[in-house]
Amino acid sequence: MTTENEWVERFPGLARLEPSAKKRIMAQSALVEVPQGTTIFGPGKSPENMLFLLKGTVRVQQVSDTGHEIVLYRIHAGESCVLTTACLLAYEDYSAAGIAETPVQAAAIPRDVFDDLVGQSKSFRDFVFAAFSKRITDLFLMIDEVAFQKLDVRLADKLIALANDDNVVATTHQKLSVELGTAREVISRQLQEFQRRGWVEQARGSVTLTDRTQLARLARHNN
Amino acid sequence: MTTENEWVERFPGLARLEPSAKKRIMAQSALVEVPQGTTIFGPGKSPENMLFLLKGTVRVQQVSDTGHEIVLYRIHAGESCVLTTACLLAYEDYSAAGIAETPVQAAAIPRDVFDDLVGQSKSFRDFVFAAFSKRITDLFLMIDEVAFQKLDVRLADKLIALANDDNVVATTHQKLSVELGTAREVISRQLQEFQRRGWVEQARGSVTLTDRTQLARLARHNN
DNA sequence: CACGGCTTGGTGACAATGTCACCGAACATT
DNA sequence: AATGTTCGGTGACATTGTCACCAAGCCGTG
Repeated sequence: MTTENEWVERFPGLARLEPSAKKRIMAQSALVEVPQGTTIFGPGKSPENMLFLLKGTVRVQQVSDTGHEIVLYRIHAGESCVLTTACLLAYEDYSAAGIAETPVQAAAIPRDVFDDLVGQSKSFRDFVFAAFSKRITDLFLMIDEVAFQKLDVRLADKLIALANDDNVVATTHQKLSVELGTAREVISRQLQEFQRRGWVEQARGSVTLTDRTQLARLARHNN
Repeated sequence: MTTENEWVERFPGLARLEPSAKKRIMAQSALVEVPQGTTIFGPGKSPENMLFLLKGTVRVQQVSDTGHEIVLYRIHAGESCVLTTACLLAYEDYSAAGIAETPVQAAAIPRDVFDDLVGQSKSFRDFVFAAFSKRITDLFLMIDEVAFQKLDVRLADKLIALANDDNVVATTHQKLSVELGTAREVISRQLQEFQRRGWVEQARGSVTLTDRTQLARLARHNN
């Protein structure tokens, strides 16, 4: 049935692929559904297949040997786990893990098919290199933020990024602290300050942005 | 003259390349010498060629929009600038720069030759992906350190990494602070503490490690 | 050599963030 | 209702970052 296999057409980075490559991908990939919360890859769990996300998001985070955690990035629909997978295959002793943050629908292609495609299709190559490049520049940016950005700015930024359409962020202080790689107490204090300024309201397990404009202004660190 | 062109044979990641790919590389690459201090790539300076380092090191660092600087990594002989180059080509507005830290000797291959090689040679592909993977896992590690590691540990680590065979680190406090993405004053204080403990001695523009063992013990954060 | 400018490093006060120990309120389960 | 767990609050303190300033060494020039 073509309806199920046409995912390549709807995949932003791959729609422009050569017909032969498309045919190859569709023939050799399998659609998989992954329940929310599943660890897709991680220490001692290197997957055989490389995933192309059709729906949902995968959170990639890391546990330091000091016991601290930090969220590195997310993989969204239209992106692929390829690079992360490849990295963790190459350097086994790594403590980064990919977790399905929502129910995930993905196309899985085997490692050797992936390699063939890279060899045969210029478009596929471009897609893969673009993904690598984006990842690396994003990591540069993240290092910059972790090292130099004030916490209030980073928190404001993250709140805006995580808020849904109703301006609600449904998460705990603990989880926010992992997003930023800081301590729960620090988040609590900062949110209190935001609340004092009338920018947010708090409830157990959720933060409501009441003045998104001010938060955005801080996040852009104008002021 | 073969002597000049045989660099591929001595290049760790490429020595096992298919003969045809080797021939291609040698035919289409040019040896270049870059004087120390040259900015090889950076904001507003994307190079046409991709470099394979034969001698010397390239330091990749970043200037934050807050004016802070941090060293991201170094590219040593036997490695290639490919990925960094690729990244900065793709996302132009980036503030990372590659600087020849020593006089550098490198082989330059044009972008399209690089792309062809990736397509045609499995070995070359493996080399490129391995480089990407290493870089990304290293960046993960760096994020972890910047976010969670104490400064004394990081400084001890860096001192050991930068010391020459005579246990001398020829650099200023200012430069050390850029290595770690911190402030000069912080480095000064920490070095004073190391000196008080008898682990280092200081002179203007240089630090001598007098007890490498203790420094290493701290760096491995046993204690 | 004397002068002045630049680089390097030192210092103290203070702000921001991280760490630790502990507490109480809200929630879930039974 | 009793209990255990999760979530968030609090104060004391340690570490790191920021700022303003100073002093000593270095390097040119006249």
